[in-house]
Amino acid sequence: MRAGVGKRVTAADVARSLGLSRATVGFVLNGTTGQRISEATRDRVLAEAARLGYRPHKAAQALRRGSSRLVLLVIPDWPVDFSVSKCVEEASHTLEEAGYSLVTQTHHPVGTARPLWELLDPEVVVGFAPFTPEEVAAMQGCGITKIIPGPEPRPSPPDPLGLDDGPRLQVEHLHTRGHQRLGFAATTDARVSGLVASRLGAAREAAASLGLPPLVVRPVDGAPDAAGQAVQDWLHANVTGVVAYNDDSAAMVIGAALRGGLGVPADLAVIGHDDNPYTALFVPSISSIRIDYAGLGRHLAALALLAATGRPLLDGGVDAATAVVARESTGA
Amino acid sequence: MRAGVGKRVTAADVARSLGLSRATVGFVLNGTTGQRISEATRDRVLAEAARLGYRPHKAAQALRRGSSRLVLLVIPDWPVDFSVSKCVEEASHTLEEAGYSLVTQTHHPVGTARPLWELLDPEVVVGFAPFTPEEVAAMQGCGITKIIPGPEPRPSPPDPLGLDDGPRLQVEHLHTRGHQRLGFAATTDARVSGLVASRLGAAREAAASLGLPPLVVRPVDGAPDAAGQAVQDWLHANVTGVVAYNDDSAAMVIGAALRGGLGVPADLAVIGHDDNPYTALFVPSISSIRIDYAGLGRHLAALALLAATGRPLLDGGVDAATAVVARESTGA
DNA sequence: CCTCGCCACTAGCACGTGCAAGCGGTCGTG
DNA sequence: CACGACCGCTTGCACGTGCTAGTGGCGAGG
Repeated sequence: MRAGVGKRVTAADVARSLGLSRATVGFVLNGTTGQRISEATRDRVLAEAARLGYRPHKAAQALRRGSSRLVLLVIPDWPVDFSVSKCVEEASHTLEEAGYSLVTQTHHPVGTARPLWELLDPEVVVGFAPFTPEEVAAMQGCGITKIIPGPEPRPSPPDPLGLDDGPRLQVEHLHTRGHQRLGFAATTDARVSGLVASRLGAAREAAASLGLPPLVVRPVDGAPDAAGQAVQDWLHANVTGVVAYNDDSAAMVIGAALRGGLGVPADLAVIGHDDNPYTALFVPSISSIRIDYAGLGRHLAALALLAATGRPLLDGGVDAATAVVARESTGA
Repeated sequence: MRAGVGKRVTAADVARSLGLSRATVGFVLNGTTGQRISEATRDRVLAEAARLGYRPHKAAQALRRGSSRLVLLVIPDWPVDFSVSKCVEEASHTLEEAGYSLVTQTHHPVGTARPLWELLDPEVVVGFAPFTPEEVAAMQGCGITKIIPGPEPRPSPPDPLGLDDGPRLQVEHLHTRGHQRLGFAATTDARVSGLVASRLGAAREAAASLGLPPLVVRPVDGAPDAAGQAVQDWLHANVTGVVAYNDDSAAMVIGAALRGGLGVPADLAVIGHDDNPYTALFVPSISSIRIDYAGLGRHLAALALLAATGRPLLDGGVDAATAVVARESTGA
């Protein structure tokens, strides 16, 4: 027996329907500690609330308690949403268990739309990539103090998201397949320059620790036939295996190699990163790095909750399931 | 001179600081009609509000006026976010000019996270794809009545988003290139079955109106080597051109053809849909359909505003810029 | 001089919720 | 039987805003 359409069921409705006070209903529904409510009353309240289809009015809750219990996740304008969505789903679920909710916003640096943090006033803003000083200032101007990653140049725990494992696995995979001289296919896309640098750094470290010669780094986009030039350079440097920044870069390398009459992986082995779904569709299919996005989501949620409540949450960690997906482009 | 961090500046603060009543401040800041406020007072209020850094408390506004001025855009779990983001940006901008804000949610049918419409109570929920009856019921249970597309089987204006143009252009493109017997590459993904049916229907209409024989429809995923089988079937049916549901389907067809020793486009021409960025990376590169996502965004925003306010908004339309992007897979 | 209307503004309610404080009844204890 | 402890519940305030009804002052008209 739901109330008429358009009329919201309030806690007062539940109370009135039971002949109780609104406070009692509130105590039951919030499980307020320090209040004594008999089991019988509790059950009656819960049953009646369910029967009437009561839903707390979030705006009123936010107003009263002064906090929206909202976490805003700002996703950069990367073309990797296929994986991010899994991450978001998991983070959302984790936050929900703690009474928080996740709202995502894909952020356009050039965008004109007003950022969501101005109107949702979330308790925490989490970004996949660090925010610019201007953005941080804008958030602080809205009263938002909990920002992840923090404004410091380098996050306190280096690589808190455990994303440095991928490049290491790329290098080790090619090394295991017998490749000694490796190239790195970079993108010139300014939006992800930080991420490129991070992955390149990790790849360099991995190569060094395996005793391999320095990586031959080449951009594969930006200029016309940049990928073709990169492939030429790698051939001259006797490079036989290429670590690509991501799957798009890998695809560009493979495309240039094929168009140049080379065999992949026979003449040049290539491994991408992110395990974008289309990697399996290519000819040859593209080896890549699968990331534990679910774990990453849980990790982000834990970070956000820590910031919001001050209480740490047990966090399963993220980097356990980062793994190589071997396909044809490296000889699978 | 901003108030101390953590303390919100309210309209009452502005009023107190000027020795005015809170109502006066409210009238000025809302531009309430039917109230007489002297120019001098108005200026003083605006200046003081700016000086103190006043930001209206959205939760309080939503509580008081009973409407969140929020539009929730539910994006299905499609891997097309590259284009959706442009659409969202544009819709967001259009809505903003009308005082509304856009929040997006990528929706997972199997997801366990509670949908955002339960906690943001948006005025309008807009979906790229029609909602299931269960979803519609869930929304109505939360008091949300304005849902786009509506629950009726077929939206009142057929194809309100103007998305039927793409398949027509695909068919016409192949026809122009001399192909008579066409195939249609479908996906078995249940999440997009409605969209597949819609695109297939449009393609069939286009083929019929050109006097072409019926489309040979085959799924290209779901079963192992479904794409390979589809290619075989098309060959036997003398099909030389394939209209793919989207770029992924196109890639699967091309992959299967290449692995079967066929030439693309020499033996089989293929055109995708959505102009996914990776279509340019394939070998051969994949012809596709570019959609005017910016226009689509404006159109969606206009629909949402119409539902929210009842007043129609002038709408530039969407289908003008849907266009073929000719690449190698159809002989460019 | 009184009244009426207008101007510019104020008092105050309502939205739905969370929670501190209080209050009547019952039970155990001296 | 008196008294305090405690249980179970209610009264009532506060959050910040939008807006209706009203209010005092003042000039104009009769």
